[in-house]
Amino acid sequence: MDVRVRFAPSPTGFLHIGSLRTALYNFLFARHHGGVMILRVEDTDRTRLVEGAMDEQIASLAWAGVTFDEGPHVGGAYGPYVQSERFDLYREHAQVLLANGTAYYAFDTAEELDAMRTRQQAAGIAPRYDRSAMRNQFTLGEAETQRLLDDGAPHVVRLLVPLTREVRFTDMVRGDVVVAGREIDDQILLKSDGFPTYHLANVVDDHLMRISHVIRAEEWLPSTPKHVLLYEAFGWAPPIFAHVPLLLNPDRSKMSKRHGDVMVRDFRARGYFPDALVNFVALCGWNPGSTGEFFSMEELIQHFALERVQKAGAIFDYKKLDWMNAQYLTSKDPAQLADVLLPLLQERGHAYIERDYVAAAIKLLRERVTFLADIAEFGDYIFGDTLATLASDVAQGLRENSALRKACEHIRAHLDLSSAESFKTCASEAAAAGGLKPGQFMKPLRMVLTHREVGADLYETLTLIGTERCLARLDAYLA
RNA sequence: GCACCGUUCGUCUAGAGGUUAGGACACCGCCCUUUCAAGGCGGUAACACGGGUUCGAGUCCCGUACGGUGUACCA
Repeated sequence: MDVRVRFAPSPTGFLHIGSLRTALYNFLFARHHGGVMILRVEDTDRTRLVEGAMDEQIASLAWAGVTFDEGPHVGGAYGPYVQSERFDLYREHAQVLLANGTAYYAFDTAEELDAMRTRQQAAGIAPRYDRSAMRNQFTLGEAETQRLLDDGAPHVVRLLVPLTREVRFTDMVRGDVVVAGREIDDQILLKSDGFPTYHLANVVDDHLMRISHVIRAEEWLPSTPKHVLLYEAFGWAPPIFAHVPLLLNPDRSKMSKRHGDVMVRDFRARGYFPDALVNFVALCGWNPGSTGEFFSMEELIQHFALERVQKAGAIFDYKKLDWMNAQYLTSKDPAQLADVLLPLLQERGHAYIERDYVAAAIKLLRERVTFLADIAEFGDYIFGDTLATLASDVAQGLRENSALRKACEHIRAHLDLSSAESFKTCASEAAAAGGLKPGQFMKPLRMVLTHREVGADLYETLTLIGTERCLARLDAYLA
């Protein structure tokens, strides 16, 4: 079978991290099987459109490495790939169902439907369209229906759900699913504005675009029986379904803001590497069956299988994501990281930002931070000579520490960075000159030279900064 | 309420009838060490519950509980 999958977002906002994962699974599945990845824009709700949303989503996807073979931005043989441009198609297909008796006209107003639902809830029954009591083709009769249609009365087209049978389908993640027909609502297919609902457009397009596998989030599972019915009504073979589990908040509800960032652009802005994010998110709900934790996109493609997708939702663990990002940070090429960090250092007005120098600094500091950009702040004493401002009591303590001053005077005169050994020796001698043990001297010395309590190995740090700048800082302290 | 789906350490998960229930994050301890990390080593910690089936059940079946999703002229 030719594998053709699609990611079908609505352009109503930024790309959600959960959507990224759904898109990613589609992408991995397509690539694994040498299939085709399609982007289809589901913009049938005219009231929720957001300007620029689709471009943002495509950009976020591209940033993460998820690309498409067909779509509005790349073309393809099954277009157009924007549903609002396929308007006539849905009308025609609705007509087919109307003609073969699997759909019908209904004329109820929003108020009437509200009243119906209120009544049903009061009576303790499930809110569903009451075909025999509302204003539709069946209750009104053929002549009246035709008259209303001719008059241009507002109407919708509904799916005629068979009440007495079961609808069943096999889901690649969940197995066999069976739902009784009487539990399924007579879904609106065509809205009164002439636009299709998701259900109609989705089924028509999936068929016309020859989609082989529908891989989407679990929230769609309850409406899948309607879709199966629709395929039957058209006389089409349904695609294979795979409903992937949701990404969850710590309280196990569907992942949302309130608990943290959820938009891909947020993660990007915070400094996560796209490959780290993809690696992490791929492993939220899927695993390759081995104990490895790190997978490049190529490796994910190689190992991905729907059969190994989890059934239960996964709580999004920001801490583990941070860990993963830090792991990627320590494994990437310092020179390339330098290219990324450089503009940031420039923005901060730093003076010592020669590429090799920055790369060396990254190598020195990256094991101590989560994000590349952290290094700009964490290592400011390397990139510039303006040291962080110390709290006044700390500064005073340093200044008035006579033992430290003596030790610093000594090391000012004898600083030797020619080797780790020589530095150790001169530091020990300096400590002794101030009446300090070496261990008591190193930390204050670091404070004097970097204005920070923590950092990389002091000898390596000072070597990078260079003797000259170190001496200048000692002078500044001693002045 | 009803329908559907789900339930292994706090979290992500391995496990396809016989395992000392494994790994990763987090947490704790030790080592390393001039700090903080990183790294190494070790530790705490789980099969929701109840019935079956079976010589044997985390694994199969049923029920219960709990949770999630859906229940729109939104997707």
